[in-house]
Amino acid sequence: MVTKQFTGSPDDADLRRADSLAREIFSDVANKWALLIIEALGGRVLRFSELRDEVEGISHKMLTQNLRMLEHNGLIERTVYPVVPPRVEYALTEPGQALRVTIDALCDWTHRHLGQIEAARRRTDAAAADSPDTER
Amino acid sequence: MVTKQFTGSPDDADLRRADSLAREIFSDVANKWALLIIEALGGRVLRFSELRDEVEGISHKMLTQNLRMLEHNGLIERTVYPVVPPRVEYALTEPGQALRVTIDALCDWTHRHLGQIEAARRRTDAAAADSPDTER
DNA sequence: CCGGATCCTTGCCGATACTG
DNA sequence: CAGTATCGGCAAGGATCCGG
Repeated sequence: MVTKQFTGSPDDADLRRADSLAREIFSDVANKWALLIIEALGGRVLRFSELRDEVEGISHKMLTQNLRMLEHNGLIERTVYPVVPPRVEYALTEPGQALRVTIDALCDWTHRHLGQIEAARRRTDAAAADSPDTER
Repeated sequence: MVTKQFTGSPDDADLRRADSLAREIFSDVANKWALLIIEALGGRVLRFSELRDEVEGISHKMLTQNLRMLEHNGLIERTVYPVVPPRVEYALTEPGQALRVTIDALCDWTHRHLGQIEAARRRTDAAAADSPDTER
């Protein structure tokens, strides 16, 4: 679990601090765009505009915003080439790579359970169409 | 990756449909509360109020909302006991359990990299305090 | 090409009150 | 105890313009 129990041990102040930090990081990382960006980067080095094409559906603003956040957490590295027009490249750092592995697992899970989930949806949708007293 | 390239093969309509579904599921699942709820459930069977206590910080509304969503996707099972006062229990289904494993990995990652991330933050924060021309 | 800043819309989410 | 419905504030996020 991310959240630990409060045991009342001597230096639990440290524990709670680390805990809230974990929560914060978790919240940063557990968001759609961040995950998609990391997955899009993979082991590659991509420019800003390339990333925008890769992620598909992300807006200019969300991309920069998340890139800043990821850089701030040390998950990606940003390299600026002082040329004109500007060239900026993004790549995963080591922690970023490690995170990507777990995100890959998440993607695998999604694909492996597509069928089951689709079926479950049809079931609950059908149930919703029956039960309501507003039948007919 | 969740998003596949458009290759122009025969029945790519199916592929794109499955793809958009994957995206949708990914968006459902890649949200803070859903992840925390699944992690809180673990292998256990919990009542609504127990879940609310476990998740810490979640509101009544967000909890029900996400529980409905997770049930709709077949990741959790909802059992209602027709007693008074009402007793409703939630548990992970098999797909839910599988997902939990990958979420565990995410939690592990968070804890293992707490230090590196904290360090990275201090570095970029320090850099932000230097560079601005608004120095002093 | 990159990205900051601004405006404006949308919907998220919390608080509250009410049913079974 | 569990769940729905409604309202309101506020922040997320899209579109656009400008500046390096």
